[in-house]
Amino acid sequence: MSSFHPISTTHTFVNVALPLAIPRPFTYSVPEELLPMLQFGVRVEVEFGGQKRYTGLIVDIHQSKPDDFQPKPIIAVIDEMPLINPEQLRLWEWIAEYYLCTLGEVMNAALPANLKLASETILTLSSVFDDDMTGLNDKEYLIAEALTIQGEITVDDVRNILDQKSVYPLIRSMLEKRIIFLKEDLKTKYTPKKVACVRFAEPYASRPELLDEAFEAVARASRQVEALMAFVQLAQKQEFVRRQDIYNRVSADSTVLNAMAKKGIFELYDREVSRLGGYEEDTVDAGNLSAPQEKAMTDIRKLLKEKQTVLLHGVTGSGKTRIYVELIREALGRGEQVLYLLPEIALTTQIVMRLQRVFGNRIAVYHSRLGNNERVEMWNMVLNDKVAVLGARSALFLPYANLGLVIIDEEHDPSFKQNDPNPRYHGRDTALMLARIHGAKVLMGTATPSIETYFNVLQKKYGYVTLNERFTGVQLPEIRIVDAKAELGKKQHQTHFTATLIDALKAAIERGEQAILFQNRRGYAPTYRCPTCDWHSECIHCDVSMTYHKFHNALKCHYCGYHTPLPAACPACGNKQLVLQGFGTEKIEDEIQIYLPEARVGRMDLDTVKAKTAHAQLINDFEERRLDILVGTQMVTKGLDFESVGIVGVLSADQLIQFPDFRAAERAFQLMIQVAGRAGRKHKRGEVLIQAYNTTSPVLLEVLNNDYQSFIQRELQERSHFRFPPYVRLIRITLKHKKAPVVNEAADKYNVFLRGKLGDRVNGPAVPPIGRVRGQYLIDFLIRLERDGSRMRAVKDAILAANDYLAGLEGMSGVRVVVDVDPY
DNA sequence: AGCACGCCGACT
DNA sequence: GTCGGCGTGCTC
Repeated sequence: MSSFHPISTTHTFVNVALPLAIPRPFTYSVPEELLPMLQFGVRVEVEFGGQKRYTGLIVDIHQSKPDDFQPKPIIAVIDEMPLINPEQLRLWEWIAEYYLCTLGEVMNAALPANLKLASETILTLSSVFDDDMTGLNDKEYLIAEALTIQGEITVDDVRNILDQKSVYPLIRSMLEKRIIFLKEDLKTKYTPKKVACVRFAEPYASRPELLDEAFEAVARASRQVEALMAFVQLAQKQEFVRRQDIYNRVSADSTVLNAMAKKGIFELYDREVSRLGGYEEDTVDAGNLSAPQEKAMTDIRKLLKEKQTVLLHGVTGSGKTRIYVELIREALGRGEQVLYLLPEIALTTQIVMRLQRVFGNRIAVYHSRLGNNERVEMWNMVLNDKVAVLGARSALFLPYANLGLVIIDEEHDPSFKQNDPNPRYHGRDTALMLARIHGAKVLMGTATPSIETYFNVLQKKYGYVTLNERFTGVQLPEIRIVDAKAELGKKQHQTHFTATLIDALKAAIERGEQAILFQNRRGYAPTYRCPTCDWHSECIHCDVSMTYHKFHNALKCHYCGYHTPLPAACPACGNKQLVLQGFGTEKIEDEIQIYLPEARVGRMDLDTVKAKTAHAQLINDFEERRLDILVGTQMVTKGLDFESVGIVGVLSADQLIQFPDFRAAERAFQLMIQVAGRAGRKHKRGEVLIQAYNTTSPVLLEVLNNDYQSFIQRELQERSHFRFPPYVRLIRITLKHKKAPVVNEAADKYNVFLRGKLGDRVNGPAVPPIGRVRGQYLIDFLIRLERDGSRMRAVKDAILAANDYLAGLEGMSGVRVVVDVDPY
């Protein structure tokens, strides 16, 4: 008796892409009964490596039987319709090739979790189906029943319960019917948006005839009378009254309403509203284009006829969004799909609502907070419909059928680059390739174009359109450089605020304006050191000093998350007088309270927005004026439109400019211009104060004059001189190992091999500024190559060969090699 | 990426 | 004597 049942495989084979870091698709054979269901782009269930099962995608169907191995049969075909189209596969392949990673890694990033089930995926029951099991078929019932008893089961459990080999098609259908969920879905939470509102307190609320009494009660306070009148008027035409509405109408502020609340007339409360507009704001979008916008539109239309890509260089507040709206409208009118790409963090803000108010359900938002089912819903929507998608990087992977326009907003933003897991792709550059594949047009927008993009403008590769005026006609903010050395010089340890900044903040708050303070470092103080022996607290896993976090009263490593309590005395010499050095957002938040004890201060950095929805909450609080001052890291520079920010303070420009990286000046310029753009948007010219010790840095001067041209010319010269992008392309290769001697030896061998192939294109080996992270010792190489890409293939092949060579050396296979193309 | 196989140290 | 560390190689 044979140990296996015969399987009736055909002469047809399929290449299946699996979401794993294997170099290429694997070939499977096709059983007779599955033959009719085969087509490009559908998912199949396959066995991989003995016990594991994965869903893979059919990327090729052919008749050539492999001769060096026996293909396994595919177990099931999951989809009736293709999940991806050939354009997507082309994009994936381009990413894998350009960024030197595997197709599986791209696929892994590209497919929503619900579309790549694996054996160990955990399923849970939807609460809706807790008790009502009618309407389920036999198999669904069995699974639902098991889930009621056990709470959660894996895909493998399902296989056992049903005692059948193939379960993915069934699971897919149950996910679609929302009978079950993947476990991760439950993590997604949602906090509703809150609006600060006011209503009548009892008895006035239920007895309108007492209104006269209310007026009498406030008769001697004219502001209160005005506020009451405004309230009555507003209450007639809208369901609820925002405090801000009253502040806007009459010269009342929170003190007035608070006083009235104390008198028992009003009650202050926070109302939850839908994020998709529960109330109508001024419909700015509906208005006509301003003359400069009209001109820009004409230019853009004309240039897009000649070129694939146009850069819209517009100062903050010039109404770039208004132009995007117009272009999206036109594209949708032509029946084309639109992708509007934004950095992730900017997506949680006003822009989403603004576009949704214009386009309703014709625009869909795709971002990291979406639940798994919502992702699949969007996937299908894009697959079948003509919609505009507003999304972050990952929205590049949706199955566009008919993409006509790609908008890349905040084009310069470094967070478009994915740095850690493969694929290490750049969202902007990948978007350009996506557009090219689809023959779509691209509009990039920013107030501070990246050097690369502007260089392409100079090379006439991109069209170029500018918008130099603010839409509202309000002037750009007045920028002042504050000499911190002159003001703080000696007393550095007491404060990080110059008197100039404090005075300006005080004045602004007295005028009823808000303020933003920018300090690009989180935590309380970045170093904790002993003044006697110079010991300072270092992370045990990384070569960095640990940052003091007052909130947790602990020292934390920002690279690996390791934390320890604060030592009471110096571990080296016993000194008990340890000092904190430097300052982060936490300290600024603390210190500002000393100068402005009345001010309501909020802080926005990685520590305060970790709780997923906290970011939106903070923005909301600031918007609704429950906060006077917002202290934050670069998060506060991204895509926020606040109406009454009178002043923006940059606490330490030096830190930005002196960063050890060839892009430091570019980053510093962008950050300062961006944060300055938050000041004074609606009615009044804002003010920006930049504190710096070194006030003579050319970048500061260029920021002061908002002089992009000088900045770019000077920067291009430097880049050209030192052979940095945009004049060359860079590939960074990092070797990692937890033993320093091993990585040293590996680097030595790698260096010899690579130089043998590439000669002086190779820079390094060099220990990076932070030589050890998460217990891994690091060594960097930097490869320079021609911008035109002519040598790209040869260089990449050499790198791949070097990786293989290293992996083959005895004792070196444990050395990880990370290749980052266009590292940012 | 996982995972099994295999060869070396520290323990019931 | 075994348990388990991780270095090595393979998965259609």
